Amino acid sequence: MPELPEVEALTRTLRPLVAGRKVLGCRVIHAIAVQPTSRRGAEQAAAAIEKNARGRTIRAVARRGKYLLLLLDRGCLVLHFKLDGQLIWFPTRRISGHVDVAFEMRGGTLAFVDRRHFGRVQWVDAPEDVPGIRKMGVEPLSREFTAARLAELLRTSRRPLKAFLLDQAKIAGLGNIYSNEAMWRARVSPQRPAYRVTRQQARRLHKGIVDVLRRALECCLRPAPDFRDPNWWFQGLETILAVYGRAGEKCRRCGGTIRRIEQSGRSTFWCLRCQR
DNA sequence: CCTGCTACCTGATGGC
DNA sequence: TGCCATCAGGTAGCAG
Repeated sequence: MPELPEVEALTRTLRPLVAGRKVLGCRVIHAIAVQPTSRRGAEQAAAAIEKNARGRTIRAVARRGKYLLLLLDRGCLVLHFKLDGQLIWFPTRRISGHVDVAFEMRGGTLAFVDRRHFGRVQWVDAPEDVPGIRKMGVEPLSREFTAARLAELLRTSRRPLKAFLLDQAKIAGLGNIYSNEAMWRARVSPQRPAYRVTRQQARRLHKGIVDVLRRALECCLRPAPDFRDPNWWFQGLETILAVYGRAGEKCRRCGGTIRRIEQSGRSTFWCLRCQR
């Protein structure tokens, strides 16, 4: 379940490993992992990825929301991990286990792996060609994301706050876990319509979002991702979570009971007593 | 434009 | 123990 902090940690860790390297070969092993996913479309897209990635040099490794971008000297590889996607680095061209897409380079092979086939790889001329990226909202760890900006965005939406926070076109990179945590930190109810979030709550929410993402990013970088270990995944993030997955437990702040409710088909965890 | 619903996948989990 | 049903999650695409 990589959200912004996890993808940012992957990006930073991958950068020194592949930036400046040439993609000697690209193999799409499971076409289901490429976008678009219709049967014919996927095969065409798979061929396009292989053709367009081969021989290109990786100029930069970047992140936009939950997307990881490999900016090539011509075009761009766009990776989305969805729930369980991961990256594995093999020190040779020999790969093993389940691999969906392999990028061969001097010194090793970068593999995109997702047994559940939710994650996607695609090649585009420019990142903005991906609709999800073109519509992407403000980056919450950037300077443009201020309390005033958040308040302004909140005013424009009548949806429940939870749905607002999950909307990537409003704020980039929040998922089910950190949106829950941000609302708990801000003491705001997930059911409150976005436009009814008060000025003061918006200030607290802004701080809650920034703080929880920064804290999670610290955790994600220590220890840093290990692409060489196929079983590696982020550890210890549960310890920074106050509400997510804690239904029935006591609220750390007020002692109330954490509840799990369903909002637009997703789990929301919150404390009815102190989140208003 | 805005909003909400569902399909997409398959490993993990829970019930009997 | 084994089997089956259900769940989890982010996004695209579609309907209203």
